[in-house]
Amino acid sequence: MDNPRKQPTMMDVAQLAGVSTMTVSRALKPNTSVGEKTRQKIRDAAEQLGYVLNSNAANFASHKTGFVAVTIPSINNANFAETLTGLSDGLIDTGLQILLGYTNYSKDEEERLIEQFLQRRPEAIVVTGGSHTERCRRLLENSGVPVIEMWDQPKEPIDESIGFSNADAAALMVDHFVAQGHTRIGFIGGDATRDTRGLDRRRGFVARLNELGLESHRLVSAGSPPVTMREGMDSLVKMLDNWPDTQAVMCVSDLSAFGAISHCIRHGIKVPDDIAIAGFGAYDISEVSVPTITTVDVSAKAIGFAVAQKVANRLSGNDSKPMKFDHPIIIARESTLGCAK
Amino acid sequence: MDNPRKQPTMMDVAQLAGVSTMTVSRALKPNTSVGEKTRQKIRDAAEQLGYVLNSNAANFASHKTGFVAVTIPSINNANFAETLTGLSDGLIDTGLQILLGYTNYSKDEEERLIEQFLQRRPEAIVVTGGSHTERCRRLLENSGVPVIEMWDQPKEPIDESIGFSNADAAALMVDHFVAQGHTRIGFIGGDATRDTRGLDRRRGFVARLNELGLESHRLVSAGSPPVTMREGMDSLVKMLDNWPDTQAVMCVSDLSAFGAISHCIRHGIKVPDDIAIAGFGAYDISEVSVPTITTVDVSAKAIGFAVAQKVANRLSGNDSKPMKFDHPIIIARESTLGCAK
DNA sequence: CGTCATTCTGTTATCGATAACATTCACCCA
DNA sequence: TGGGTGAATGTTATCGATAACAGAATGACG
Repeated sequence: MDNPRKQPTMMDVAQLAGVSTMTVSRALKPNTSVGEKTRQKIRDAAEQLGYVLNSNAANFASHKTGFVAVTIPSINNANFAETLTGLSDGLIDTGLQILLGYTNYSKDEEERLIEQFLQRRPEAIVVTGGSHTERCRRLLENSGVPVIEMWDQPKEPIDESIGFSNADAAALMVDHFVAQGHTRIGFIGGDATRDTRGLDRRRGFVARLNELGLESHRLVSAGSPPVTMREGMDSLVKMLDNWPDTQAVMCVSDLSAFGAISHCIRHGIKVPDDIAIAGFGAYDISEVSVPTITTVDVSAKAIGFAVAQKVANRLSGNDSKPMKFDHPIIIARESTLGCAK
Repeated sequence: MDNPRKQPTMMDVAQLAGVSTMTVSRALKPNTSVGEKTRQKIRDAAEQLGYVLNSNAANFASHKTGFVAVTIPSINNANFAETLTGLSDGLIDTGLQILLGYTNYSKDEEERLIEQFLQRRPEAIVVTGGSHTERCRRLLENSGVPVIEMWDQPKEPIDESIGFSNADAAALMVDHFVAQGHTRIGFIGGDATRDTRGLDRRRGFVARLNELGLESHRLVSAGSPPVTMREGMDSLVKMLDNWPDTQAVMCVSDLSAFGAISHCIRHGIKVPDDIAIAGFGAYDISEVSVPTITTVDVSAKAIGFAVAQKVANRLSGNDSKPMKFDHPIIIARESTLGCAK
């Protein structure tokens, strides 16, 4: 009789339950004034018909989509994955749904994604980093919804930012090396123009060395982001080829640090006795490998969680309490401390 | 005059350009018959007003959402992240948008996510694994859209599946160990009821040992998924405590294998001379660490890409060509081959 | 028993686009 | 020159829910 493939609508439920669609609409939401008997009757009718709310229609009618658009450089990066997990966990009982896109470290791709996402009318937008194409920035500014830039501290945020200074974090590591007595210190990675966070780290590294009156030319490129373990390996070879007397090396991430250390182990170079090596990001690997790896903990998951709270607060109107999360800290481990067995 | 915060609609564009909304609608899509002059006029008007298409309204009117719902156990797992990358890449010029949810290895959470996603009226649904709650299975069956179960080969797929047999893959590794002359072989992980793929691997492992007439009791639990490097470490300790004469160990993933190997290195146990250790999943780490780690390559990214193609084909109607991708293969490396320096 | 406050339910208009069909227009060829 | 053809554009109805307001039912209380 009826088209069997057609899904039931609220009207069908209303008819079966003998009420109006408006009552059905209310009955299926919490915190609405519907008689308990009526509500149960409607629930039963919905169950019987296999009714599933059509969010699209609901969004359209109410002008609320429940979407939060999120862009990250890469899914396949433990740091961003952790942030995303924190974000996701923080949003879980807000009913908000993440629209995820990854930019592959490209600003053009970011622009494309944002443009696409805006059509879905998200209620908030979260982007990674504070550097965007001009057009992308304009789109975000005109979006009319909260925009959060995370993993960075842009000088002129579009709206709000939740992150840390990558440059300052790198400077911390320089200080750590210097405290260990090193003066000839190199940096691996962070050269690609696409990886703005890597660039910031490198910039902070160089700046701090200069401040301390140390030479800052030991910089090795590691290819385009994301920098892999293997590239870390290759980069260390270049570092030692060019500057064999290098005492310490900071890598743009723990992954490249692990690659660099693996090269050393394989070729009988002792870490940290012959050369100290540190990473960035506090990946799992850095606390398990032999030697364990000195790194910078940036609280990736906490960033995501803070962003989620911020978004929730902004949308609910009570955006009073300022978001707080820990600043990056050095986790000193065997790879720079000279107690490796 | 007009509410300044209100975004322009197609009607506004139509009025400015002096055409009907229908013409605007067509002009903003490719492959539609609109005069070139008109199209340009409309483009200009849209640009001038800062018009952004309202996908919600469009979806609602056309009954097409462009959503593909995807659930994975964890974002923070390189294998699934790769699959997601492949999936995402494969969908990039289909205009389809992924709705991502992670189940945290819980079937109940999966059910909750699916229920939520169905309200968005996705055009296809992709889930990880072939094991679901009864209700979840029913929801998927009644969804009326293509359902793809990936990373597994369920005996009775809901609709279609794209994956491999985790049990068979584990059996391959047993054969590899046996070929190396080992007979006392253990397995770490895969015991948690939530990790169905881990369970399958363990099951396949035990089955193959039994087939070969070897003992199959060396099984160590590694806690709930995801199994971390540290848990791999702890599990190896238990393994050697219980069965000190174990010659070879298969771990449920490369991460736990790396943890186990790290424990060995730290305590002077030679890998593979004293004990051979293998992982699963062909993570980056397995080809960089010292020793490099024997593993099973399951083509995680290719799975995602194949799923994307399958989805695209199903939706476009020409679902002729069967999807193919490589079966899991053993990548034999130093950790089991006895050539580690 | 009547009045008022409160809770519950219904009515009507509407969100912004697209589908389906109708129409106009330009151009070609017999 | 008339009819045919196909491209370009317009008209009308509609998707499925919710907002806003209106009305009915219920119960408390003097």
